[in-house]
Amino acid sequence: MKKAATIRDVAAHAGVSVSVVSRVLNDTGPVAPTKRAQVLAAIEQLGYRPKAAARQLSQDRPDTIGLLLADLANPFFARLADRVVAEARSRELQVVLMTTQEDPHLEEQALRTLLDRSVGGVIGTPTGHNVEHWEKLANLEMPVVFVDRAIEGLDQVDVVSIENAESAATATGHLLDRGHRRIGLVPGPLDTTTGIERVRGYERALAERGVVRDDRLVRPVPFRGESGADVMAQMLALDEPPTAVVVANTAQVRVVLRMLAQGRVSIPEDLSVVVFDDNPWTELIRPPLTAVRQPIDMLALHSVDLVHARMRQKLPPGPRQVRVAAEFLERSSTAEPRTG
Amino acid sequence: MKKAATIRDVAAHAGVSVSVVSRVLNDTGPVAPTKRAQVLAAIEQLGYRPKAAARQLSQDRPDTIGLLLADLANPFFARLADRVVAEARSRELQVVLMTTQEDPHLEEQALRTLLDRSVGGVIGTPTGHNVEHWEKLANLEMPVVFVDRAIEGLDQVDVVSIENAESAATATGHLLDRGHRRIGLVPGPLDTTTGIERVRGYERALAERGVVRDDRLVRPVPFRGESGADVMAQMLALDEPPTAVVVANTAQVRVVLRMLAQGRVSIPEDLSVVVFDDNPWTELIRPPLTAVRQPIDMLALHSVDLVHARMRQKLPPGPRQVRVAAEFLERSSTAEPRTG
DNA sequence: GTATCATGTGGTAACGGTTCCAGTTTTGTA
DNA sequence: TACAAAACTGGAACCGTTACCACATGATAC
Repeated sequence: MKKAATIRDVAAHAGVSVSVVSRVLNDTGPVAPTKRAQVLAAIEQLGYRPKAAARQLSQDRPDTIGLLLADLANPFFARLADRVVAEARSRELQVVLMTTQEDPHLEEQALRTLLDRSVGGVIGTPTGHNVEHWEKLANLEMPVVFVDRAIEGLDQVDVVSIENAESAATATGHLLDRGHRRIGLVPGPLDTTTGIERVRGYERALAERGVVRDDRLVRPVPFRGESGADVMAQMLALDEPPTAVVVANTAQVRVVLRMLAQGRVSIPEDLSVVVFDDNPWTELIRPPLTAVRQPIDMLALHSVDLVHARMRQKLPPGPRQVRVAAEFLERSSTAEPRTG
Repeated sequence: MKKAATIRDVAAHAGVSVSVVSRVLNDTGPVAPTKRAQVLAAIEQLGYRPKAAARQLSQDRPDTIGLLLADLANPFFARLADRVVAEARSRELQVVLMTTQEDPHLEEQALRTLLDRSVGGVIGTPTGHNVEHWEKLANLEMPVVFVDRAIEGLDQVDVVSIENAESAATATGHLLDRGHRRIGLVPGPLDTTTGIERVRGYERALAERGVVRDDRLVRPVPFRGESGADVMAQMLALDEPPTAVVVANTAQVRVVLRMLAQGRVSIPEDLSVVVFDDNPWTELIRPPLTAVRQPIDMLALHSVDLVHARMRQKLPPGPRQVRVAAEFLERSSTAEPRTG
């Protein structure tokens, strides 16, 4: 790579000192109109672009945030990434992307790297482990925002998520109102708030209608892997199988659906299905799925907003919790249970 | 953010000079075993991590690559991003992510930023415009790798893509062999190599079997937007509509499928369909789609390999073209044309 | 016993910016 | 017209690291 022009080259070319150039660059301090013009001309002529690394080194706050997502192959996170990148751009922030693949070890490694790069903040979907590492980051006063999920007990970081309990309650209620009494639930792991809250909402809906909860119908599964298919199969093999299921683990939706398709389970005749996370493919599936749509753009907006504000120290110290409402979309995968 | 330990702190703490610390850090030059141990201990104790910005400033080659993708909401690019990040990690490279949304203006802006950040290289899916900007990057001797698509005429950059012509020929041949004679083609824009090559393959298959090409059945559409639906509708409205279609614009597959679903076109009875790009959702759709599967992991592997090698100057100057074979997957969306 | 050599070691100039500070102008006001 | 205040300017220290160089050593070869 050829060596690019430095600020000193510009200064020399414009016949001023580096201080002046720096000042026109950052609009920090006074500069005479004529000199400003000269500098601008020199910059243009030399094609000068200030070097991010150098700038960062001399006490400027970093303009980069880390985005640590579970798994980009999952459309939910992919679209989240898309929106985060867009929001970041509009605030002139760069995004360094990393993925955990739901692996605590990879997550730890990523956290370490993020620290090295001295990013200005991190937006992430924690695996649920590595509590102490996240804590360390936060204690270093690096802005951390959890999005979509959080870690129970780690309450010094900001969290942006949907109203999980309410959404689960709505989904469950919808099925109950249609006459279902045995409703399966496949939530995320119970060491993440997502899992806990969705179970809570499910239970509330049941309780409100006086339906007794059957433990065998609530089967939390890790975000990663194929276990969604297994627990689904197990539920269907029960003496009294569920007539409906809420798949409340965003990451496992696909796996569960595949299992149902392979198992020749007719939807909604044999089983009513509600899934968390709507995406463009949902409507291409037969039948179109009743879904809880997470407003991904809102999640992205608030996450970026939060880190950005923290980086600029524009926010009072206490942790913030932003919850956005999710939309319940009734399509054709839910119906009344088969009688008899 | 509290100030972190610097290399000088470590040096002081270990009772050596900074040079020694730097040497054990990078394994560049001799260090006595005892001192090395002391330094390591000091590092451990102080929780010291070298600062990436400072390191980069003093002539170390950057350890960051830019990934400039079209659109993360598209599963193809999302999975590509996923693999690229993974491959990069295994080479200790960081990835700065940007998206163009297929907008040349955003692309230009992104290229500019990438230059500032002085990333060590760029992997990208060009929109087809901004030729001169890409050229500038390449001329600055910054490693640039186009993946999936390239720009016709810009042949100083490396390209990693699938065997587009062959794949299109296979897909078309498959339909021809089943008796189809009027086969629609929806390729990408003709200022990208992807579009051109896929048309070429389509034409070759036709020619080999002595079928005359009908211009009205080849309808290139931009990657972005909804035009895929329009051209599909137009084709179906012809006096002699096609009995089969090859959707060879990866980005428009979803749009076209949605249009067909809404238009109550039965697949494969009314229309046989082959799509470019297979993804996990394809098999959940009724009927499962016959598809050309792009080996995304291979695309990622070679792209990262190439930039990495270029960054380390491990490659002779000339541009490299890597083409990987795509897999043709016959499923249930193709059949013989309806007779009469 | 001296010349040669590999091995350790520390000092210090870069790298490319920002920022503080002390000067020098210009402007404003009495 | 004098003098304080404001506007402008450039010098130089600094950010945290690497790389080069000069200088000790102690060992080996003649």
